[in-house]
Amino acid sequence: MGIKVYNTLTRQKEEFKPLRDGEVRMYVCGPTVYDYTHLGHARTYIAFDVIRRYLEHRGYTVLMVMNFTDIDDKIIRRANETGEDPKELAERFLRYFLEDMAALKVKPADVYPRVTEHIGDIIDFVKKLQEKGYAYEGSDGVYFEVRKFRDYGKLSKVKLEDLVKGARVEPGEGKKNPEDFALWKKAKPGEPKWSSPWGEGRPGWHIECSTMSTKYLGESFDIHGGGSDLIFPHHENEIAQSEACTGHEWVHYWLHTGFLMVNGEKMSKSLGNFITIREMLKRYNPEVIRLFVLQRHYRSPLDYTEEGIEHAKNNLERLYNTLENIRVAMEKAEISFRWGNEEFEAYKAVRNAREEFYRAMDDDFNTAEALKAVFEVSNAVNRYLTRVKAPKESILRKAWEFFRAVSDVFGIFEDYFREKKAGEAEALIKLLIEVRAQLRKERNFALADRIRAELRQLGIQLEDTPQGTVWKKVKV
RNA sequence: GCCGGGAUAGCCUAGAGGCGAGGCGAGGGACUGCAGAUCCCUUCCACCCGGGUUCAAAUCCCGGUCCCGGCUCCA
Repeated sequence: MGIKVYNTLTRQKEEFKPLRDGEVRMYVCGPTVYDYTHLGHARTYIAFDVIRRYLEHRGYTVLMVMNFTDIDDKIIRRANETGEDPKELAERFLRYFLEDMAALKVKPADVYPRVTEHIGDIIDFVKKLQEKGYAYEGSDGVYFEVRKFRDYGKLSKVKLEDLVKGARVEPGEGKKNPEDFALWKKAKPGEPKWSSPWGEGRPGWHIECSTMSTKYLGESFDIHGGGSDLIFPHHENEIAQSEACTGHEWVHYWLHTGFLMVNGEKMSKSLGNFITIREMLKRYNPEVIRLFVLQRHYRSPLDYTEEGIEHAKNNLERLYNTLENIRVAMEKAEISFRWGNEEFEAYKAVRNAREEFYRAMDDDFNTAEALKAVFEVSNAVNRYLTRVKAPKESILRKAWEFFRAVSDVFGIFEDYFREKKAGEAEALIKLLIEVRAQLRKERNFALADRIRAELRQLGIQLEDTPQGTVWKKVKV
């Protein structure tokens, strides 16, 4: 059984088969860099990060491209408001975006093409469309003639007639038909501009993605993703441009993420109800945010609530506790010479849950379902540890390796697995634990508690167990 | 109007014809000098309503109700 993905184009789950064996080429629409990145962006980019990580985990080489729209009406407008140069403004927010993504442990794309560095490629693309008769020059720009592209509407299922009737499309001065969209906008006074066969101007919004994805991924590739709000018109227009240009299928699988909602409304810049990633990161560990996102399937809308975040935080804490329990137990675990019932039971539980995890992820990246399996392993191993005086190394290792896989795919616990226990500090902590043990024996609890409290301040938590005192780093 | 997604125990989320779903929260217990962690038990076996199909429906079909999103810049 392979991976199945839900394809917006066909509105069903399909067997995932990349065009080239072993390689997945994917493109995810990046942001227009004119403001801070908010939680809605985080939702989408974390979702695609996990999809990408999972494909890599399953052995595919993934080539991932994400664009930056760094010139656009909104950037210009914003720059006029702040008095900043549009280029500098875009530059600034682009950098913030990269910082935010890094903080959220989203793996960087392989290429981040920017519009302003691909103007020549875009012009060539528009020229080609013009030569093929799909584009025409109007008074204020070059337009794509939508009704010439027969498959228009195949992704979003909008019909041309409805579009025109609904009058949702603006009839521009230079347009032949109201549904046509701009490929190239001729410059108005004071706007940033580049020279072209149609005079000075700048690219329209949709053309950049067609141009840059094709440049880096080829005329056909596997996955194109983005938020659901991009399905129409952005992605529909991209298809029109790209397929009109090449005459064959462009993208095989279209993946779209559900919105982040806040009080029943979409979180967006235009509604002004957004929470920036920076604000969130001041209050929560990035892994809490990741887990919050992963608790829900990527296609479903996700409600932002304080309780939801707290929930994620508790869950994450629990998983870290389990990891610590395993790690501590492994230090004195025994090699197995024989298994008892407890071992068979624990082994089976871990094995089943592991299967469950992969089954869930194979099924259109169902992270919410996969998370159940993670808790099942957590429960199984904790139960095993309480039932057995001398845990077997082989059992603990199975659980440990499972959590490493989870870490790899979900992008959590990564630092935990990377960090060695604190070197020379470890010896000092052990010394303090011994001193405290002596104090406790003498029933000097005041001083014993003070040692515990002070270590806690330093991020070291002591826990007294029947097997003695153990220490862990405070994680969440 | 057109397209799409929903309604699952106190809460959050999966599932998709038949095995008491996972987590959170709450209460109780074990272990503890206390704290923490963990385990065990309980939270009266949950699926919007009305029909139908079926030996069997939360799941399929028909008809409702309510909620939400897109159709305009948006991740």
